[in-house]
Amino acid sequence: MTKPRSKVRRAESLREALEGDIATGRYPAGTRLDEVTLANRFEVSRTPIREALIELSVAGLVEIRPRRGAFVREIGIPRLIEMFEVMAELEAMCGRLAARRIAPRELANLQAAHEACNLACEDGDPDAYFHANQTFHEAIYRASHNGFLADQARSLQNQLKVYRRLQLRVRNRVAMSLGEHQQIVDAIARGDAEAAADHLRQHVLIQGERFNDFVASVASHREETEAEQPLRSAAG
Amino acid sequence: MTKPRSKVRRAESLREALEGDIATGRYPAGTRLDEVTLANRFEVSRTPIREALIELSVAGLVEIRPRRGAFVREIGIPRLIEMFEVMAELEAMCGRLAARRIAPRELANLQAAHEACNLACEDGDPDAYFHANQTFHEAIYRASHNGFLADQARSLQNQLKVYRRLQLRVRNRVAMSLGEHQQIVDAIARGDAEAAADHLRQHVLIQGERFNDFVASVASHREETEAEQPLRSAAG
DNA sequence: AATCCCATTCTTGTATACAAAAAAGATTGA
DNA sequence: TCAATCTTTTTTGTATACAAGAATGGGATT
Repeated sequence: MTKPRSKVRRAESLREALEGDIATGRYPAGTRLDEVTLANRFEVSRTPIREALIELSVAGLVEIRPRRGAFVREIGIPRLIEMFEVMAELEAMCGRLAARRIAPRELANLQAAHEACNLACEDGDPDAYFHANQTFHEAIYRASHNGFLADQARSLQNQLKVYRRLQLRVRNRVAMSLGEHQQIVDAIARGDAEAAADHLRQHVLIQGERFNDFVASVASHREETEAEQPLRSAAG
Repeated sequence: MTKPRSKVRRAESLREALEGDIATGRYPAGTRLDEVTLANRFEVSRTPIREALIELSVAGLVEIRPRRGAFVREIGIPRLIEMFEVMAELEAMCGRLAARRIAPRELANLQAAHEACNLACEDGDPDAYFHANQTFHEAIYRASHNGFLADQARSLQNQLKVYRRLQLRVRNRVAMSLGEHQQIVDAIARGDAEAAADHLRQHVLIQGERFNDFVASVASHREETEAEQPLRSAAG
């Protein structure tokens, strides 16, 4: 058995597995998620698969078209920009609250996470940086001392994961990101709420813009061959 | 036939129905939502009921405890405060964007919605005001021209619906609310993004505080008889 | 009388069966 | 050869059946 750990609620682990498969690009945007195929793959019946797909659809990762099936959500560029806009504001809010409320131990965690980012950057490993970066932001979410806000931020970050990851491939982005992190840490450390909010907002908005550049370059290169299918090839 | 309209996807209409029942207090916080009971009530099998409950759990209205069942989420005061904190920021963001982006027709809609609130206030009908108020805020969501943000705001408003409604019972709250609306409309009309954001933020935060007052008075009155069960009696 | 343990019952979680809608394919006509 | 319609097949949505965990109640023991 591959997964003997989970006694109950198979749909939960299925959801996580599918979430991962979508994030890693195993199922690119637009892919049809066939219930029986998935059921065979995970060796369960259609029932828990359906439940997992429903969860993913409410979470926004999947779109269920009635009587048509479930598809990995194709997020068009306009909506993606909207999502980055919201993400920037949520992160800014986390930063503002964190600057006011962070505990010494949490600040130590944040600085440690920042250090980890530094190391990953020096190693030149974008994947390692991606994970360290997630930990860094998670530390800020926690330090906001607003559990609901943290949940919202995590959920949205999860939806944007694929695109944030792509964006790290952009030239010089990792080094830039690191510098922004430094400013964020400093602002939070000295309790400057508005500076923390501003730096975080910019940090995320820049990601959105850089991503936009990236997509634009891919799109213009692609226009010669394909019709305009938002992001299909970008995510694959 | 009670509901012949919906051809497909019974789970969707079930979710909406349950959402309504939770919002109106038919199922107060903490209530156990028994699958077979619901199945009998809606004259369907357990399958679509389960799917609806799963949707509600992801949306945050219901908590599913594995092998124990689904319960109407008991939102404790601390989390409720957190939620109002986030709601305030989302609405502020809607206002900021709306002030920059609103179209003449949308502004007319907003002013019309404000007028409707005025009328409901003069009639002294809190329920009518509640609905007019929702339309007012919806107009701002739309005017933000950020569909994703609007979705998030609606979703959170839906979760807070019960408590916002309660809060309108507080003395003088409706008249106060109306005055705040006027300031919001003015700020948006003259394109003052920061003023719109600030007024909306305050508008929501005050709701949270007033609600807090309300709960506090109920709670202190209750402490004499019951143990501290967050909000059970407040929602019933 | 109170407590602990076992059996029964109830409820959830999963599998399977069935119905209806949509997609695919074939056949017929122009 | 192409198009349109009818038929077949596939796939979703729902109902039902079954298994296992949790709750409940009764009986035995102290």
